[in-house]
Amino acid sequence: MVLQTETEEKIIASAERLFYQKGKAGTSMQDIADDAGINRTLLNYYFRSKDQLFEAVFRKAMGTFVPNVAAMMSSDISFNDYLPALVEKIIDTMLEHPQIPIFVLQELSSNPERMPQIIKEMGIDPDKVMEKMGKGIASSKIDFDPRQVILSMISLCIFPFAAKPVALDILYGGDEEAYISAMKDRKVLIPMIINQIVSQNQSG
Amino acid sequence: MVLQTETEEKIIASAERLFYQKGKAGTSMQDIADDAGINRTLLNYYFRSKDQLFEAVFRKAMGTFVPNVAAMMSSDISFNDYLPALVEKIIDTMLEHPQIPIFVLQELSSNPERMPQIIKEMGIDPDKVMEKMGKGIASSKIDFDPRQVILSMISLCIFPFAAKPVALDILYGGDEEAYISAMKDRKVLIPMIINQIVSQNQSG
DNA sequence: GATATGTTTAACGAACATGTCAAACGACTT
DNA sequence: AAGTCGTTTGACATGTTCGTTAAACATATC
Repeated sequence: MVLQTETEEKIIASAERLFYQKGKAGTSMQDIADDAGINRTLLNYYFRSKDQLFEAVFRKAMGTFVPNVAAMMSSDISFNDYLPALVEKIIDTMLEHPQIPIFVLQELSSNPERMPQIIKEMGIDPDKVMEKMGKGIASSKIDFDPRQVILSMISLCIFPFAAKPVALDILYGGDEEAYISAMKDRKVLIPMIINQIVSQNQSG
Repeated sequence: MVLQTETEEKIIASAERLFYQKGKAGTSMQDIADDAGINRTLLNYYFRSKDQLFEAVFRKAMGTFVPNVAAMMSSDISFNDYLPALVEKIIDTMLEHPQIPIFVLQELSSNPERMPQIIKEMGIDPDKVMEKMGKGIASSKIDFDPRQVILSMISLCIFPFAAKPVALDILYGGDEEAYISAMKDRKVLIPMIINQIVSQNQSG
């Protein structure tokens, strides 16, 4: 896995592009081969089957998210202090791979039974996540269920990318630059919003 | 379109379920026919082609969203006052059709070029949306780009449903009831958050 | 009871998709 | 020059999918 042949890289690159855009069933092995400019049989040579090729792409996509969450988990910094850095990291990831959210969510929506194993493999311990969140947020003397705060933060970070075509057209008149710029603005906007929630009962 | 034969209804119902879950390419006409308990040829008899059947389902899915937005637009109530009702409406819609967001976003992500025409057909005038939003929010003496507020509200309402499998497993340990209950809680939570943003500069 | 209309069915044909295999190729070793 | 190894290719077998067509069926009308 560490050392990849040039052909293998081309395959992965093309498979990503096409799977991201058209989905697993919507993409044929021939499509990928054509996009990569190689013979279709090579896909089977390097990845055995379409399922395994898809799996490789899916895992790589998941892998772009996990480091962010993992970093948050392993950090000893309180949630509040860590928040801005986390948001920035997530949004930067999204700016680089805007198509990943839908791709991953679509796959998980089709096969929700995969979740438990994925959680396990990714080394995420739900209990620890909750513990961490509970501690970080409890220190802010807040009523809100920490899960709602987490969910809201993630929603604010990711959804605008998942809904890019809609947002771009309706809110930004198709001006891609304006859209991107707005997404970057959210790096500071979202922590403000979340802080506002968390500190609500303090100032009130 | 007003009057539908029983068979036609069965087809649409099955097509919705399967398209929502497995996507267009991932669902075969045979799958739909089997699910509906009818002969496959009937799908062609009533909808001519897979494309047209999918189109019918997609439009119906889009149609569940638009009334919410349209209502907001046509209403003369200010954005702030209308907010709670709108959020409740959106979340109720999501609770009823939790799979629609991914379905629609996946399709629009695959074919973003559809957006302009969809906007047109749905009778949404981006300029008027902005005007309305600008007015409603401007009255709150706020610095934020109204588009950021809109986008944030929608994100908070919809994303938790798009990410249901993930949220359900990681945050709610697979307890569906707890998840649903949390979603309902957001009906009051989200307006609080948005109000907090909008009124931030007033109280500050 | 024959006929017409709309619905349902089985069978067919063409196109496409996936995986395998044996042969060709290229580079490097002996 | 022969041989070996990994890579690449074309051809094949199998299965699936989609749309059409012609026939069967039902039901209502004359």
